[in-house]
Amino acid sequence: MTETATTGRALPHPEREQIRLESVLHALSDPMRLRIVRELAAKEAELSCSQFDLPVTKSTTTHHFRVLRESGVIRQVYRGTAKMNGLRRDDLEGLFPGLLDSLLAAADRQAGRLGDSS
Amino acid sequence: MTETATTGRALPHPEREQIRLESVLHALSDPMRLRIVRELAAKEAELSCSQFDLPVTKSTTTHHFRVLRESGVIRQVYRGTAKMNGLRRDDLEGLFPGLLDSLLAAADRQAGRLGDSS
DNA sequence: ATCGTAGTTTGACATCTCTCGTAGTACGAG
DNA sequence: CTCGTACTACGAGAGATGTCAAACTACGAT
Repeated sequence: MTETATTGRALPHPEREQIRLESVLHALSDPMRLRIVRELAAKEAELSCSQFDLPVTKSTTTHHFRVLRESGVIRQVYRGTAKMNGLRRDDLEGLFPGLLDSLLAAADRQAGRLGDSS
Repeated sequence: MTETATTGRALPHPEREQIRLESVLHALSDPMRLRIVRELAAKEAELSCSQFDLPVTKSTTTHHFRVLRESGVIRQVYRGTAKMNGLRRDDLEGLFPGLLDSLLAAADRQAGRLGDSS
């Protein structure tokens, strides 16, 4: 087939109402995860885990993506052998209007201030 | 005297430029600390540590206030035997415009949604 | 000088977190 | 069916975190 279908069993995600602010903040308080989220927001598209070039091993990468998923920040779905990741913009906006944008803006600002790469 | 002067040696605070978003988010990702910050924001004034009625011991309280101070979220100053705490609104606003308000609004919203006390 | 209040310090403990390496599973391509 | 790729699972280790209790310090009031 030319169309890549969604395969594999579904991954556990918290419902919108179950997302807790503390968990979201905790998820974003790790530099690696904040970086992932910023990249995801910048590309404005679903990305597979392997498209991120993180300075950690694959198992650590898996760990970080799971934390992001379980906290409700991203949604993950298998597509073939790849696992696609997307920001849960709508859910977060519904729960905490303006928060995600403020956070991303803050991260951008800090990256600029510190001459951070990306 | 009737005026209560600032006493004791100064406590170490990060400069505005040294405040890191990750540290702020980490500081706020703890329920007890988020609660402290919300109370501080609500009262819109400096409060002594003892005015908070937290369900933890005094040493734990000390610990949480220190995390908040060292991350740059609050400013602490001794006044007599009391230690006054104030949100670093200006510094945070200068670094990350709109972020603190978004966070506080998000916390309020969640508290309302969950029928949280306070 | 004494006392009480406010907060700190230290040490301990259970738990969590980030990281890794190795071995394993799931899927598409051939 | 076999192979390679993408990701997971399972330990394991070093370090951070939240919590407490007990002993301590600093200050104001009397």
